[in-house]
Amino acid sequence: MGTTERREREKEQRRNEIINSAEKVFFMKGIENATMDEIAEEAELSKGTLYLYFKSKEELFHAICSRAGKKLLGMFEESIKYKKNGLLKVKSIGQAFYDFSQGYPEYYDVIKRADSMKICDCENSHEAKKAKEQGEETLGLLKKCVIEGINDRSIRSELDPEITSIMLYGMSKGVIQIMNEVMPETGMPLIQDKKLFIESFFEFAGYGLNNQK
Amino acid sequence: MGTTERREREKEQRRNEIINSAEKVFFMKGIENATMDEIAEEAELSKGTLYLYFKSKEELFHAICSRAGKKLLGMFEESIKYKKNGLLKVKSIGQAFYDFSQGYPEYYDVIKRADSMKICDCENSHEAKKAKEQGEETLGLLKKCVIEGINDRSIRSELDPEITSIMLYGMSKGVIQIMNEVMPETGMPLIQDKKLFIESFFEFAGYGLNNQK
DNA sequence: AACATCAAATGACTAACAGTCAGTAAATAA
DNA sequence: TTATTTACTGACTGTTAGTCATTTGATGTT
Repeated sequence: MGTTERREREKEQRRNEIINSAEKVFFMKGIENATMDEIAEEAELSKGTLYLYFKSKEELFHAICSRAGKKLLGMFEESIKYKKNGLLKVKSIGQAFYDFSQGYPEYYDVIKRADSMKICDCENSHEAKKAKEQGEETLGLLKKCVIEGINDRSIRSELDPEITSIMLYGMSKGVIQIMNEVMPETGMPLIQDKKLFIESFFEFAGYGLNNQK
Repeated sequence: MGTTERREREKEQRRNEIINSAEKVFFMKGIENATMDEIAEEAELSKGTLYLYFKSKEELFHAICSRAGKKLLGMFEESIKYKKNGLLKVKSIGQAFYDFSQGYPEYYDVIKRADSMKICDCENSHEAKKAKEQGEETLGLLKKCVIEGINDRSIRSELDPEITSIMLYGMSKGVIQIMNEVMPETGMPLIQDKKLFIESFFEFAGYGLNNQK
């Protein structure tokens, strides 16, 4: 009798519906200003039910982070397909990160915020741990490409793949973040031509990575 | 009769004492968990008085950001003294940023968090605007050094100083941030040897900046 | 069909906290 | 001494995260 299995499926579905509603409210009102009551209303459930599926508002936030991270990882994986060598793969990951920040600004924002949070709510939050691990996996993909690049001689062999991949990831995050900042008073973006800016960054990073000359 | 002037001075001092107390509580309990009641108690004032000096908890936070930014700018300015050319100055700013993150981790944390906040609470918060403007000034100093480096031929002349300085600042922030992250589960830092890591970064960035060879 | 069992959902309730404001105290001026 | 201005107070309000005793409804049993 597949009752239990069906129950399990339905539960998973409810969970996802709740995350959907949370996304709507979080992105509409901003993370701070969103309330659990609103999310409950959006999900057409009582607040109590929300807490049957998620331990806290923060856990719900981390579930969204996890989705965002999954999307990002997927875009990275997609981007490196059919690329001829490690260096090109590394560059295409950078490009994918930029595309992610522009194509899914809310998801990008969620990841940015999670990154700046104090170290490890992982203790008590299953979702936070999941999101962190996703970050590790993403970093692992980048590292794999750096290693590939060293092996196929497109990337300088003196570089340590571990250090280099973490450095590249950090640099990309920082560059994309500052690119999206706006100036006080005017509210104008710090960078007008984002494409030029990100290309300049790729070129700059190329000097550090590239093997030829 | 200098009563008004003295009053002004005393007011400024109270303000600073409140920020001192807020720092203590914020850093002790974490920014989210700190309460205005605790800060009031620490400052030996009533909560109502706090609100005579600061419009909100957030404004108090931004006042701390402003202090942190001031400290950072000071360290940047100090670090470039007696450096022989633009490239060395740029590098020493990077080093100062690293030193700041290690020497004043709470201030570093405050800046990191402020950076990840949604664009512009500047509208209504005087302190937020002040902190943002400080960021601009800091970036301006870096730009000045890049220009100096281009003029004294220590930095490649093809680089655009505006783009390059923003890029360097973003890269540094990102690299220092990821350097301080910890892994899920174990809680181990992602980077064991921070000095090696930051040196690798300087070397890497050097390839993009350096004029010779 | 009637009843028993169990999981899922509810919403009124509590606690905690940001922010307010009518009232008090203290300093200065008259 | 009295009047006026300024600084401060703390009880109060409104909001929101999180809880839990109770209800609803589905599934299985006789």
